[in-house]
Amino acid sequence: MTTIQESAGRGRPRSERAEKAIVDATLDMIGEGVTVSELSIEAVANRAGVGKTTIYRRWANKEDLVVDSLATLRLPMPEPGGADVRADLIEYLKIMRSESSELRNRCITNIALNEADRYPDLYRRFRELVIEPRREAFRQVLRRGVATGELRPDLDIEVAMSMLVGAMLFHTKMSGPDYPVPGDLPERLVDEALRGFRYDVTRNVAS
Amino acid sequence: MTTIQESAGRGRPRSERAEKAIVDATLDMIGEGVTVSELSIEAVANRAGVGKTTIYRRWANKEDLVVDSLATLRLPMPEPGGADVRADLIEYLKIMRSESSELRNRCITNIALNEADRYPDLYRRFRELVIEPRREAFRQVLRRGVATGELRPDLDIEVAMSMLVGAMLFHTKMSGPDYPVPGDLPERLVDEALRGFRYDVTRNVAS
DNA sequence: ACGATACGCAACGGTCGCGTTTCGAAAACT
DNA sequence: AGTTTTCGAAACGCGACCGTTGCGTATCGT
Repeated sequence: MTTIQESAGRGRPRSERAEKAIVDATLDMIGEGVTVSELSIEAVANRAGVGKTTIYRRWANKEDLVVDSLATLRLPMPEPGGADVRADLIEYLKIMRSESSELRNRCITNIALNEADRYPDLYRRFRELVIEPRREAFRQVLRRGVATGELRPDLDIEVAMSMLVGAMLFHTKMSGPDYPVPGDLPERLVDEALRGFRYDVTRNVAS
Repeated sequence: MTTIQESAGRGRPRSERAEKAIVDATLDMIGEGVTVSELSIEAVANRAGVGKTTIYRRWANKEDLVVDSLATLRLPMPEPGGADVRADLIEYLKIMRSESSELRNRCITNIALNEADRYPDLYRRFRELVIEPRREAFRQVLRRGVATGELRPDLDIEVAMSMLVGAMLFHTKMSGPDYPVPGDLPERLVDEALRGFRYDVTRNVAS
């Protein structure tokens, strides 16, 4: 937490309503695609219906405000259902897809993809707080698949993860009216990945 | 070409040196991660060692300048070597990787990933001019593989492409001092994709 | 030579956001 | 009641960039 400490419990307490409004406004704007460098305290204050003073009293600078706001996004990845690897992978990819459509969760990809170069500190904190736990959850699904014998024992976990996650991000980022994301993309991705591209007459047709 | 027409060949001709310097400065800044909305004509002029007038004389607005500058990036994808599908795919992925490291070619991914929401017109023109030809070249490699029998006849071309391209973009975007891109990533990606994740005792070990 | 156009440069008035300060009112404490 | 702190609002001086204009110079065609 990078919030500036309040001095004591003496006077009027800080408004939680105002604080929430500020964080909400920040996240909304980031979700809409506003860059961190473009994000102005003035705009956040207006959108939150709050005086600039109220923001500067709590956060020393814009970066701290953004970090604290993003930290509220740390929703845990749900434990996968566990029927089989295929179902687990599809479940996670579907979560990713839903996140790309919900304004609030677009923040994650917007920050992760756009701000790495310009705000390395912010990016590092964000990565450890939000990105890495998700990657780890995804890795765990794949490792479990190897353990159960569903996946090849020599499977390259990192490469496999980047293929599925990367493809999903690729589609959601490139999507638009001309190129919508197919509804069954998670299933198709997982099936193609599990099966492999190569034509191999010795292999049975996938069920 | 959205450049403003020069009136006639009467007076002093426009300096090609200045024009090149302007475009170069624009592309350099975009490659360095400057957003289109952040890109200021003033900064471009300073960097190019040129008066603002010289820019405004040629382009009506920032967006036109950016479009024309990006249009100079339309380097053709080389014809793939053609030894086999694996070699062709690896070749294209290596091109993508090299583009992520060369400043000038970072423009492509920076624009493609960051500006879609805010500059739909620019994005559409850029996509048709630069992105789509590359996607099509990639698709062709996969289609050829299906035709030669190397790839499954029912392979989902779009999904397959997004897996390879998406994974490559994912790695290059996420890369940094902490998470470098493995040198043999193209090979590993292609091999995992061709082979499939699933453990299948009836299949021979991949060569 | 002469007119026309482009050059780099500097300055214009205007807008926006910065971070700070001041203000009167509101809401907690002793 | 009196003190302390926060509240939203408004204004401050500052700097960046906007798009335009005028300046003296340079470089072309006629």
